[in-house]
This record gives sequence, C-alpha cells and structure tokens, in this order.
Amino acid sequence: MTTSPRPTLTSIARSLGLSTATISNVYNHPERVSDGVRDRVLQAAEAAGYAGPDAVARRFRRGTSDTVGVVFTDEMSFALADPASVALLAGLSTRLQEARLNMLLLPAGPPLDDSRVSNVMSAVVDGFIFYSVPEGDPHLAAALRRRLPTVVVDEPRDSVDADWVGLDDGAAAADLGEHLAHLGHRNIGVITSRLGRSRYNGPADDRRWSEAVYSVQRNRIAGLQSGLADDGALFVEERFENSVEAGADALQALLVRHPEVTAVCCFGDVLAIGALEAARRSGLSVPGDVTITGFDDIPEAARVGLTTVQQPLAEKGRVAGELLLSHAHGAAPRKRFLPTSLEVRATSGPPR
Amino acid sequence: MTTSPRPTLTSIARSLGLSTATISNVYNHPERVSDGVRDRVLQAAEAAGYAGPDAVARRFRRGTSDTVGVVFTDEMSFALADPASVALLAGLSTRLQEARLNMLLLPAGPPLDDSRVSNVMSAVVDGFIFYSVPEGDPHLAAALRRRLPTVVVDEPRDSVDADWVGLDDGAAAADLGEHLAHLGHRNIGVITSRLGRSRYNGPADDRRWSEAVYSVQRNRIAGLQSGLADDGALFVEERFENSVEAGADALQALLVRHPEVTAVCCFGDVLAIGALEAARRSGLSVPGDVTITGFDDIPEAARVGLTTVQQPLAEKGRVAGELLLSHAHGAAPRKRFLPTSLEVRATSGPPR
DNA sequence: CTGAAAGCGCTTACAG
DNA sequence: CTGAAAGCGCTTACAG
Repeated sequence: MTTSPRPTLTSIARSLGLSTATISNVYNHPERVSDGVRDRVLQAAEAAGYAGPDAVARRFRRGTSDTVGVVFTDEMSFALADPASVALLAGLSTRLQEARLNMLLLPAGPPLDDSRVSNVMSAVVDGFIFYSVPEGDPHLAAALRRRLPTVVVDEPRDSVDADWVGLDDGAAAADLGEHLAHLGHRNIGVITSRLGRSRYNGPADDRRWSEAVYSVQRNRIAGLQSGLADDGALFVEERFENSVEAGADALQALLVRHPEVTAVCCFGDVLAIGALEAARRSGLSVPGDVTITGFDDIPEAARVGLTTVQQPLAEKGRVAGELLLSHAHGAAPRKRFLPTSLEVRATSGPPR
Repeated sequence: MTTSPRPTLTSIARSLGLSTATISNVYNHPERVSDGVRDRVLQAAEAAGYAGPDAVARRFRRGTSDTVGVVFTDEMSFALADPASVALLAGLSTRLQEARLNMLLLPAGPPLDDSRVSNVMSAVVDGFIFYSVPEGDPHLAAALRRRLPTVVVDEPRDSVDADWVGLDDGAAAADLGEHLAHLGHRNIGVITSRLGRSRYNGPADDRRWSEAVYSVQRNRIAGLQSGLADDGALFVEERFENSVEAGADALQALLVRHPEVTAVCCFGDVLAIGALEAARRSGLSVPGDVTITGFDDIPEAARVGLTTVQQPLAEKGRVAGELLLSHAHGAAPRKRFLPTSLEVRATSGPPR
C-alpha cells in the first residue's frame, strides 16, 4: 500500500526517536518495556505496515533456524505418492512438532544440474533427515560436509558415517521366503522398484545388480533367497517408479516371461496393490492362481487383505526425529533396527 | 573434529591472505577467479572443514529465501493421513520444484500457546500457501500482516483478501444430491469432519452450525439440500477427525439414530472408506442396504468402486503454486474455481 | 526502563 | 583477476 521503502526495525525506531534495542524488546521481551512505549511502538508498527522483526535477519542474528531439512530421492511428488513414505513423514513431523521444529522438504532432485550446488548446501536448516537415498548420493555427501546433525532412514546404512534407522531387511525378507516355501512355492517372482540410478524397466539381470545402489533391495533379495528352500528360484522384475501402475505392469510382464511363477513378492505395498489389480483384470484368482505379497503394511493393505511385511512406519519417523534431536557431535554413529513382522492375510496360499 | 571455532568465509580469507570477496567468488562466481586461487581456496576450505558460505547469512544478505511456507490446520500428521491433502501437496511441490523453491511445512498448531507468536511470523519464507484453515484463523491473519504473497486453498474463500483456489462446493454437492434424489433417496445421512474449532463428535445440531467456521462444509450441506427434492431430509453426523476410523464410527452412529436413512454422503473419501468398512462389518450390503458416497476421488476410491465427487487434487496444488508465483503486489485477489465431476460407481444405487 | 554500539557471515558494486 | 569497504536487519550484553 505505502510506496515508502519496506519498514524495518530501524526505521520504526528512528520514526519514534527510540533505539533499535527498545523496538526489539517490544517484540522479544515485552516485559522489559514500559506499557506506554510498547503501545506507541505497536501502533507505529501497525501504521507503517511493520509485521515484526524480519525472519531471516533474526535467524541470522540468532544463528539457528529451528528447521530440519528432509531429503528424498528425486521428485517429492513420487515420495508423496507412496503412503509408506507419507506415514514416515507423519511420524517424523509428530516428533519435530514436539520440539517446535519445522520441516523443510528438499527434493534431492535429478542428478545435480550445476556440478557443485545442491539444495542441501544452501538450505537454512539445523539438521537433515535423508530418506532412502542411493549409495554415494552427492546430496548426502554435501550434508555431511556441512557437519550438521544428519540421520539416514533406510538407506544407505553402512557406507555412511551418520545415525541411521531402518529395518533388518534381510531377516524380514527371509521370513517371507520361509512362509512361501512352507506353502510350497518354488518359483518366485519379485517386483522391485529401481535398483540403480538409471531409468530402467525390465528383468533385473546381472548387469542391473552390479550397478545396484539401493542396498535395501539387495538385502531383501538376499533374504528371500536364504528363506526359500535350496531349490527356490527368484525372477526379478524391476520398475523405475514405485507406483500402482508400475506394479500392475510388472506383474503382467513377469507372468508372461515366467509362467512357472506361482508367487510374487512386491517390495512395497503400492506395487502389490497394482499387481493385485493386474491379476484381477487378467482373471487370475489370488491366491489360487498366484500368491501376491507386499512390504510396508500401509493401511490399504489390511483393507484388501494383502499378505505383507509390516514395518512400523510412523515409528520409524519418530525415531529418526529422536536420533536427530539427541545427536551428539562427534559421537559414534548409532544404528537403530526396528522390528518387522509378517502379516499373513488373504493373498497368500499354496500353489495349485 | 577440530576444536577451533567454526570456519567462516572470513576466517578462510584471513588464513590465505585473500579478501572475503575472492572467497565468496570462488563459491558464487568461480569463473571470475583464477584456477590457482580457486584450488588453493577449495583446498584450505576442505582442510578447515568449511562447507561453503553459511546458508543463513547468505539468505540474509540476498534478502530472499527461495522457500514457500505451507500451513495446515492443526497437526501435520492429520493432513498427511489424508491422501487428498497429500495429492494437493504433491501437485504443489511439482510446480514449486520447477521454480526451484523449497517447501517449508508449518503446522498451524493448536490455538496459539503464547498469545502473539505464530510459527508463521518467524518462518523464513517468501510466501505462504494456506490449506483449508478456519475462518478467522490467526495464523492466516499473521501471514497477511507480513505482506508476503499468500494463496488460500479451499477455505476460507470470501472473507480473506488473498488469492484463492478451490471448488464450487455448493454446485458439486448439488449434483450429488440430484443423483441421490433421482435414485429415489429421501432420507440422507451426511458424515462430515469438523465444523467448528472445538472437539466434538456427534450429530450436528443448530448450535454446531451456528459456530461453524469451515465454509466448505457449510456450502456442501447447502448444495446437497438444494440438489435433493423438496421432501429430502438431511441428518448430519460430525466427527472431529477426518479418518477411516471416524468414518466407520460415524456410520454406525448415524444408522442407529436414523434407521430411515438409505444413503450416506461422506465429505471425504477417507471417511467414506471407513463407512464402507463399517457397513461391511455390520453385514449391510452396499448399495443394497445403504448407498455410500465420498468426496475427492483419491486413488483408492476407484479401486473400491466408490461413487464420489471427483476434484482435481494435484491440479489444485499446481494452481496454488502458479497463483503464488504470479502474485502481483497490490493486485485484486484472484479466485480460481476448479471443475468437479460426479463419478458414479458401485456404491450408489436405488434404495430397497 | 532505555540507549549506544558491536557484530552475526556474507555479497556486491566499485576501484584498481 | 583481486581487494577494501559498505551494509543487509537484527539482538545482545553492557552501561546508564
């Protein structure tokens, strides 16, 4: 409205013939200021359109941001499309809100456009949560270089000098493998989201495995294998995206390529729900014609009767927040394993 | 590791006998610096554990934050529990990411603890998105006072001098009312999330309506009423939370209180999915015994065959971002209505 | 209760 | 290609 330059604490002080310290006190320590002065200041501020001390300047002066950066692998809209990551976020937000910290969402973005600059370097935060980024992620490296408290969720687990929370994916997958072996399955399909950095959809051959940078998937495959009887065989179908559509598509491809498959493990409930849809559309009965299992146990899993590996999603977020808040500089990295459990429901059964 | 004070641009400059301008240039305009100097600086920085110019100071100096604050009604974990708001967030993030802006999540939080301070006042942002906050929300008022570009999504629509994007809720609900009237329904139950600020679960009586501060719900009720034949009657059940559990619970209560009800409109798919569950558990067939409809059209709605009002959720987020980015100071507030459509699926039919 | 002054860490014209 | 210097808007001891 006014065309005069934006009002500042200094300009208010000058216009009133007061010191900046007094104006500052009106906003930060009102009890140190006399009522008369306070009212005059507030009134003048109102008139000048001054909404209080500038947020950036105050943060700068204070040296703290009361904000935590949350970094996802690539586009945020992908992360938000999976109820599993959203549940994690919800748990994290609960813990951070208790500490009156805000969450800054930082998409790690596609590679790095200009070689050196990451969002992460310029983010105004007091710490970072990294959610499931690949090994050797440059954003994570950048965060670590800033020497801000940093917690990694899920992956990478071992290759990084930071606190970590996640699952024993190998053991969880082994349980699942045993369940399937007991039911009598020998030829098992696997639907996994991306193993490597490059966009690829198709069967995961040795080359894909050799460039795999997502350790969670690697550990699950190894676990499955170990949980199956010795004669169990795994046929892995990879999709770049973790979506219902990708799951549906992958199931089709898998059954065409490997008709001998009697059970399909999806490394995420969202993929499994897609697989279930595809099976239904193809007229296949589940688990009669094919057993389908998931991972995560999102709310919809129970509603559709999906057999899945339950993991405490919100709790994982809460623990991530806790690790961040209790971070001690220079301490050895802490690794927190959360329990999983196999939820056997209606989509798994013996092969025909 | 080092116990020396945290390195700064100035300390690096001094240790190298260079000016701060040169160090700054190494990070911000590397092409202006000779290779030799750049290498020396980078090496010294590495050795000193200097990760580049301090984010807060740089933001302060630049006067911009490259960040947008997103404000929800109360706890963030509630917002994240509804796929509808998550889809909105995803759409918003898409648009903001294009503009290389980050998202800061700001829970509006329970009332205000200390009377004057809102998260919103101290948030380091260049603008705000408010998502579905009640009329007279103090956080929204605080944001407006900061004179930062602000966009309101859904509500409040009219009482606020800010850009807005949302639906014609009245018209959408009227369509739904007509659909139900055509099918032959006369006694319609409604399940709505909170109407007022106070925590209340039960039938929405006149007192509740008189203190209603969420205009979306008011408009939907009015629309439903107008879409129904003159002899149509509405029985409204209110729940404070917008969750599957609340929907299930509300359906039970509604059918006990009003056995004459043959159709139930839920003002959110999440509530509807809960209602569907409750109906199934009670052995009621849908739509044979009771018609159930939703609102939003989240992905799960199609999968369970829910008749619902479709709204373009991600698009709404994208438009919100667009309005924010194209905000012109002092311009008249813009109001963008997005189209809705009635998706008639399997959960609605004629009463028996 | 109020004020004078330093300084948080940086970037940006500008001069050389 | 490099440097000297101003200044972004604020808060905090400290003195009075």
